Amino acid sequence: MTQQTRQRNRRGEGSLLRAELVEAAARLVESTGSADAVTLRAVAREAGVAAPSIYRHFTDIAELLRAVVADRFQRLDEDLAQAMAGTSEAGVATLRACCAAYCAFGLAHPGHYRVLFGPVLSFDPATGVPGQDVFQRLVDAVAACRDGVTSADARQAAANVWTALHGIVSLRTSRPTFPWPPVAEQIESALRAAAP
Amino acid sequence: MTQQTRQRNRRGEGSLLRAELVEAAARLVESTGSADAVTLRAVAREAGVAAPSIYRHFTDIAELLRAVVADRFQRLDEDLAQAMAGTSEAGVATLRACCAAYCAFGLAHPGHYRVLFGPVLSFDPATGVPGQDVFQRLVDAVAACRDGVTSADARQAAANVWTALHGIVSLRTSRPTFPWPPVAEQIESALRAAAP
DNA sequence: TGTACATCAGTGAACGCGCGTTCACTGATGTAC
DNA sequence: TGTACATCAGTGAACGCGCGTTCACTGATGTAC
Repeated sequence: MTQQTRQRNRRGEGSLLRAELVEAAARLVESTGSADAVTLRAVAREAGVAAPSIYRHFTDIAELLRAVVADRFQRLDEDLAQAMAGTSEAGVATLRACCAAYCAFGLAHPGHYRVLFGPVLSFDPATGVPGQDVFQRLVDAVAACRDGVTSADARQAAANVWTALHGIVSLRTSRPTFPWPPVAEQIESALRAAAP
Repeated sequence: MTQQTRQRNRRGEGSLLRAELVEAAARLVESTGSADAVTLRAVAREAGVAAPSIYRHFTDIAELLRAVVADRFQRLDEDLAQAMAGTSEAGVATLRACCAAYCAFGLAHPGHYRVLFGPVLSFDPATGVPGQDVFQRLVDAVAACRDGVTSADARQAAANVWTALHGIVSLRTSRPTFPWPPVAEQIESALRAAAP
């Protein structure tokens, strides 16, 4: 599909195809916005490879999708970390930057976002719930706003902020023709929701 | 599947099967939480009917799904209308009741909610965007809170409330094991988001 | 009142398609001797 | 240094399955005469 003159990887470099498969699956997830629509054969076509080749690297399509999800969660986490590090003083500005980066990621990659925060794919409990690092960033950002806030309070407030941000991203991407207020304005609204 | 001794409808009552098909499809939507997973043959099985029978009433599965969506939007609208009518004085209590009914619907029927407010199924533009009645209820409830509020302001505030409510419902149903605050508390948070 | 017939509601068999999965294989390449 | 061989990366053909869709059909029932 993409290229039919694919060069076989050299001996010992077989795992290169693994990364290509993850990227091919990620492209399909982004374009369809659904994990169900990503079939094993579609990934093989997208990667320019025969379908059985996938079994060399993943036991089934679910494992491949888990790899996609883990990768994109990590990218989101990196985006948040970078945005927060970019603010001069720790405080409301940090929280605001974190929220803006969260929305920017979701609005730029609606297909990935939908799969990351839609119904949880079956995952390995040993590695924890996917996305908990991202939530922890929010907790940290909330805690940075007020000294002496208890951990429980910060988690509670972060849950409310997360809820509000998720509403912004998912409803906007589901109803793109609706006359939404500017994103920045809705983020302020989300921050208001957090401060009790 | 459900019953194999199905009685054929009498002459002139063929449209009864239409309603049965809509309900069968609605059950599948609720249990799978996805429109893609609802296949024509699965609906036929669920309704206890041969697959080609569906063509007597719908040109394809998309038309059947549109009927399901329209029906559930109407039920949600009725729930909201009833909740709002149940409040004594029009005001914040009406808005609060509207929000509570919205969340109650979404949390009680997560599969339907996901399909109603996920990516828009192709629809007939002549009948308008599905769900606009529901949004209008929110606008009315917001307007009832303050006399003299302009229509544009009410729509803007209602958009923010809708966003917040959607965040509550969709994130809770996607992450049911997360330690969420009580729903009532998150609804107050959503109302705070609206009041500028 | 009886009867022939049109209509209606729904069916069973069949089709071609894309899917996941298996199997034995191919052929390049690194390695042991 | 040469060469036989094991390993590795990936393939092509084939399978059974569920799917959407079509077709000619069945048989009950209302209706015209």
